[in-house]
Amino acid sequence: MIMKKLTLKDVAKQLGVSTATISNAFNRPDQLSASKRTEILDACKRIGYTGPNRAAQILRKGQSNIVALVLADSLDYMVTDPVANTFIQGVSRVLRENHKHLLLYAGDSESIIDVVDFVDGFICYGAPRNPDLSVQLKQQNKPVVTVDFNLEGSPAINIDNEQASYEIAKAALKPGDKVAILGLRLIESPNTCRIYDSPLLDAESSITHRRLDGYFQALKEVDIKVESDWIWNLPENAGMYAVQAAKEVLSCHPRPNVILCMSDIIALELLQCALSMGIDVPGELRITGFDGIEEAARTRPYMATVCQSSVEKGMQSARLLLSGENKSMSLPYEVRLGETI
Amino acid sequence: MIMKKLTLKDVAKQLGVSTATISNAFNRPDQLSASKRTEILDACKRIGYTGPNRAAQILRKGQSNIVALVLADSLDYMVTDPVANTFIQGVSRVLRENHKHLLLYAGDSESIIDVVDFVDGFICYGAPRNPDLSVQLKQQNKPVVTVDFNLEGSPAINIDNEQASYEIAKAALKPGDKVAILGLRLIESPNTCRIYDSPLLDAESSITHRRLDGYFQALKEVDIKVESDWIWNLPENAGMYAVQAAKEVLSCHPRPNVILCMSDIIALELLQCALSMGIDVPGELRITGFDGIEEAARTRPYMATVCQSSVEKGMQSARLLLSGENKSMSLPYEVRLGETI
DNA sequence: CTGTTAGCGCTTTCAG
DNA sequence: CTGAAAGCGCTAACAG
Repeated sequence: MIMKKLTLKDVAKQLGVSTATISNAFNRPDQLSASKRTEILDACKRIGYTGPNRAAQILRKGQSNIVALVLADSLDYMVTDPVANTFIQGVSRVLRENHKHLLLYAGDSESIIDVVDFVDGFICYGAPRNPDLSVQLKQQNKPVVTVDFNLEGSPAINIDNEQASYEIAKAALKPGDKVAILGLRLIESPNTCRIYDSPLLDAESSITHRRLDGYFQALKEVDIKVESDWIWNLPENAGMYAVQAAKEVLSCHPRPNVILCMSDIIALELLQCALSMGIDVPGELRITGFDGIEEAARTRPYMATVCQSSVEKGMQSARLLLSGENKSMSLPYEVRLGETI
Repeated sequence: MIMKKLTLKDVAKQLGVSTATISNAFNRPDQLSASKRTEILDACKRIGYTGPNRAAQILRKGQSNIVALVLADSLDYMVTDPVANTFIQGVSRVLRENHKHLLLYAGDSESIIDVVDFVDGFICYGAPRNPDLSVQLKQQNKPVVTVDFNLEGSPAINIDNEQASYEIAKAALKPGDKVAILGLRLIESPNTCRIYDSPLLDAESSITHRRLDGYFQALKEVDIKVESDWIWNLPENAGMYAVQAAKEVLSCHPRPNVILCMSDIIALELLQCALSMGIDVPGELRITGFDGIEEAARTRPYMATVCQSSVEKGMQSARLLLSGENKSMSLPYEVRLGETI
């Protein structure tokens, strides 16, 4: 039996009360007697009215209980990235507790106008690939929380990428090492390649440039130079690019004996590649990662890396958004020495 | 400069035309001259009107361009599961092409009434942990596509789990083997445990019971019996439970020399555990997985498993939903023998 | 504590 | 091709 969906008005008529009373029964318990309320709610359940239409509520109240999570790039890349999906996990946990829903939004979308009118706010994870989004986000007035980058006027959540990178590099390096760096989104390029003297992408605000700064600081202290033809750029944190870079760097003559990787995904592919070439790690080659994803603890030898809690980041950013406060915060990290250095 | 958001009415007044004309300029190009249209659109851009309010459009048109992806369990579990997130990747790719947005919905939510009024349809990935959702999904009239399970009246996408499991087990087994099974969601239990004679959960519709059927068929053909105290149940496809089960099964005396795992996550943790105990794989212990996640190809030895394309599944299910057709389909899989059997 | 009413911002017939 | 007007279904102020 298919029947037309009941409206609040229909129900009010059927029960012989006003529409306001029905509405109040669902939304504002304090506006009517408890007995009347349960009476109405029971009657609604009986006749099959599940409550006010959400689309109408969204328009009327200007609130949808939907939070948009703007990811740095297309969902295609982001959703399978263990760092990103652990972050999403954290966000979803807090949203759930607060009866909010999660809309995933790609950072390479054309604009946010598709959703800005109805979502309750934005969590922005990494600088969106399409820079227009940052501008639009600044111009609209729904609350925004940014993570791993900054947007004027909005609270941000970060870790100290520079200091963390400095520490892991410092732990890995010895005087006289031959060092290469496998970096991420350092220059504008759709391909895996060495950076040479390409113009740097977003050099002040991007976290990967902070990591680079940290590496350089450590390198300087042990008096090692890394030329720009020994710094690779990966366009995305994906296995495919990592394999390409790993093969390139491992086939250099002379070969580096330390490789600093800006993510665990990169480091893991490099490790896998090195082992299958019969290279001894860490004897002939030391490797460091970044992020502390789970798989990095499952390899043998297990990875030296910087562990940051993406779950915690996700939870904090969701809490921050829901609280409405404008307080940026820096989260802790932990350097894990592992067996690869 | 913060200003009140413009409405279509405001704009109509400012430009000295009727509201319908503005609306048509944005939504129905055929309803007015091309020149008038561009004139209006330009004017809108100039005065900062980005188009009709989406919340109002949703109410009025009954269409939001949002698709809800109902996952089997809480997002907490699902989003970091490589099988699930590869599926999400496929879905998102197709939605993107069609300018639809993705709302993630937990399968352990109380109900779908929070969103049913405004989403355009549901993709349901695995039987929702809360069985009420299945009922509600059946009762409402937005389009639904199910994946890895069936819902009366809605098209479904599956692979032949029983046949696939039969094949991988058949490849792994030799007469006289001592076999254990690490299963998934076979019984109702929040813990890792042996199933003994607990009542089976959802035995007709669940894919993991189909996998069990496939294993048993293969076992029967080589005349091997597996008692219910050598069948483990994991409540979720998560590393934590897998480690528990791996330790339990590997500390049995006598120890099984073949372990059939219902997912790669389980198989990988088992492998890792076995290797760290000094057990030779596949010499002393053969292992099979299921799913064909990427990490299963990166281990040494690399995993024998059933590869199914979750991306493809995701893409097909999104296409199916958007097409509105009611055609169920079965997708192919591939048995990869690997080095663990 | 209950009922009436004016919109939220838009789309879409229907006359002109 | 354009404009006037009736809602989509609901909420919240206000009067009773």
